[in-house]
Amino acid sequence: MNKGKMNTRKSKARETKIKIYQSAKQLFTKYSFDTVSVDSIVEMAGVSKGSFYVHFDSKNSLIAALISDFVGELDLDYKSFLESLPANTMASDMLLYLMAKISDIISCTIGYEHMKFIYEAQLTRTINTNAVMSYNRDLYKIFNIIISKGIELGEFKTELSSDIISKHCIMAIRGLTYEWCTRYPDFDLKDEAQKHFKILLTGIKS
Amino acid sequence: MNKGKMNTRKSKARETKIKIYQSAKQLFTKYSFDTVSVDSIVEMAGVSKGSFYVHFDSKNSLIAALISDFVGELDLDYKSFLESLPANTMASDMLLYLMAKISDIISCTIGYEHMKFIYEAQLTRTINTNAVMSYNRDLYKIFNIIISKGIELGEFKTELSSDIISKHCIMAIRGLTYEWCTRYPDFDLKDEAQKHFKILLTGIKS
DNA sequence: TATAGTATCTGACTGCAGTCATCGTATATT
DNA sequence: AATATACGATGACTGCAGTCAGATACTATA
Repeated sequence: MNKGKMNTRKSKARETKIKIYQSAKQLFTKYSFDTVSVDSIVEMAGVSKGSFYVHFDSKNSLIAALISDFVGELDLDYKSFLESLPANTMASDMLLYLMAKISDIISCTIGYEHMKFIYEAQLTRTINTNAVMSYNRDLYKIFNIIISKGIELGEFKTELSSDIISKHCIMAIRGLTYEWCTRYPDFDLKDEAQKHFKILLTGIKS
Repeated sequence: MNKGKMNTRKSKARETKIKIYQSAKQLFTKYSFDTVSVDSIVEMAGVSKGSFYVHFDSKNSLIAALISDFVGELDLDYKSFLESLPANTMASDMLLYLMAKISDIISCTIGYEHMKFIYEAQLTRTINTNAVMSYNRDLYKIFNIIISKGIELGEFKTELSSDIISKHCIMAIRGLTYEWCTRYPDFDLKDEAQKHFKILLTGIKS
């Protein structure tokens, strides 16, 4: 039974994990993901390489944790963003404003290298990007709310459910973001996203 | 001046390159990209590891060459495909048929693993995917032709140029394909592509 | 308190991509 | 034909991610 305290041991383990995490954070702030080796991280943290793999599944897993926390630190209060808009704002305009905000966050706050890493990571599936995905799920919910309202008020057609439309919108964001990552810096995410969503929106308006 | 013949040497070098290429092709047919090592390729080819890097920039570069050739082998005669359609087919229907064909080629002929590799490769930029991109450029031209016709005949609105619309269509394909790669096998590319393009098309119809 | 159990830590080790100094020889130059 | 050049081949070597058998010491149980 391990319902006991395990205090000394657990807190030491926690310390070790934090030491690794913080060292990695410092190094990644200064150098790119590729140039920082696990060896350099554990050296800086003053622990063994084995310890690293006790606390993290892989180097990528640690990076994913860093990015997740970084994204989590952004207080993306979408609801308050939407509430800040006039109540009579049309749903299609709301989507365009939201898209503009998302574009800004992706290109300015999250940044090119992190975004590229997340997109790569999702293809290789070697790591768990759930936290970032739950961030996307929030986005998904927000889309759903706006689109539902748009359908209710007769602004959007009723053929497709708000669920399905949201899915298509998020898929479009992925296409835009992917394109941005591959064409960076010769691709204005915000501008292209606005253009693209205007076409999409025309497609779902009644 | 090296305008001379260089026969013996050049043909031997060519032979070496082909030996490496063919060995790799055989191994990749049987095993995944990750599990086949450069060492195993050169062992099978009966050459040294150094030779590998005389003829190919990297393992990924060789894979890219294989994929390019593979894609090139497909005689994607889009023009004949389009010509096989009744002359009075509407542009929007043409786009849907074309999209169906592209979906089939991606999911059946090219396949999940290759497609994922190409998408990854474009993000990491360590290799030259131009050949595959020129394949996309063909696609782009075809889209342009159909959309121009649609605009000319008054089926599509004239606000946006066929050029820009083509770009958005191809970006949508990227989003769909990316989604397919990350959700495989729980995502029906053909089906989702049809749905998505129906929305997009409504957005550009006059 | 003595003993068993186990969470954490360790670092030498493996496997793999990619490098480089060096070699041999076909080709170019004299 | 003699010499110089450079192309192509070589394999030991480097650097890095990830592994594993064994050591250490904290905690639970008798």
